[in-house]
Amino acid sequence: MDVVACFKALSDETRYKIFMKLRSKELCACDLLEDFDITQPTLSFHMKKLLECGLVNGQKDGIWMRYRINEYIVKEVILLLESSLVPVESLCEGKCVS
Amino acid sequence: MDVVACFKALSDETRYKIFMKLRSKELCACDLLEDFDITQPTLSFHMKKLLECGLVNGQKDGIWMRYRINEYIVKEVILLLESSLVPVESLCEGKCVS
DNA sequence: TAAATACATTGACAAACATCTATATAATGC
DNA sequence: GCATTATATAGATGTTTGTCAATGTATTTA
Repeated sequence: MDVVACFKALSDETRYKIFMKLRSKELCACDLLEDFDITQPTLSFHMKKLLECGLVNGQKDGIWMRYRINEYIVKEVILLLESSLVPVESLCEGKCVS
Repeated sequence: MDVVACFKALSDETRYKIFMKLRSKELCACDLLEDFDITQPTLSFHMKKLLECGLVNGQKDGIWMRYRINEYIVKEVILLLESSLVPVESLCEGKCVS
C-alpha cells in the first residue's frame, strides 16, 4: 500500500469529489461523467489514478466499469493518519529502557 | 478546513516523511533539515505547504521555528475518510421516506 | 457483420510543482 | 553595531499533472 499515492490521488479536487460520490455506492464511469464538467478521457485518467493507488476498485460488467471504494485501503490510510496522534508518552521520548 | 489541500500536502514523499517525523514530537526546521537530502529553502517550501493546510502548526521561538502536528486538523481529515466507510443502509439508498 | 455504446489510450500543451542558487529577514550574542 | 545562526522569499528551471481532441478497443444489439 503506497499511502503517498493515495494522498496524491485525493489531492485533486475532481478526484476527491469522485471518491466522495462513491461513498457506499457502486457507480459506473458514465454515471460519474454526468456529475462533472470534464470529458470522458479526463474522467478515465482520474479513475486510473484512483485505481492504481487502490482506493477504488473497478470491475468490468459488460460494457460498463463498476467502481467502488476499497474500504480496506481506506482503513489503512486512516490507521497511518491515526498513528500521528499517538500521545507523546507512548513513544518513550528517550526515557524507555529498551 | 480544506481537506484537498491537506491531501496535497501529504502527497509528496518528502512532506509525508516530514509529517511522520513530527509524530508526537516538536521539531525545528534545523532538526528536520538534518534528516533529508534537500536544501534549506526546499524544506521551507515544504513546511509552508504543511502550515497552510493546517496539518502542522508553527511557533516562533527565538531564532527557531517549532513545528508540531495539529491534531485537530488530522482528526477532521480522518473523519472525512471514515465517512467513505459508512454502510450502505445508513445512506438510505433511495428507500428513505424523508 | 455492422452500428452503437462504454471506456481506455495517445499525443499535445499549458499550468502547477519541486528543486536549486542567491538574497533577504529576524533574532541572538559578542 | 556587527557577526552569526535560523528561517523565509525571489527567481529560474526541469518535471509532473490535468486537460483536451482524436483514436483505439471491447461488448452488446440489431
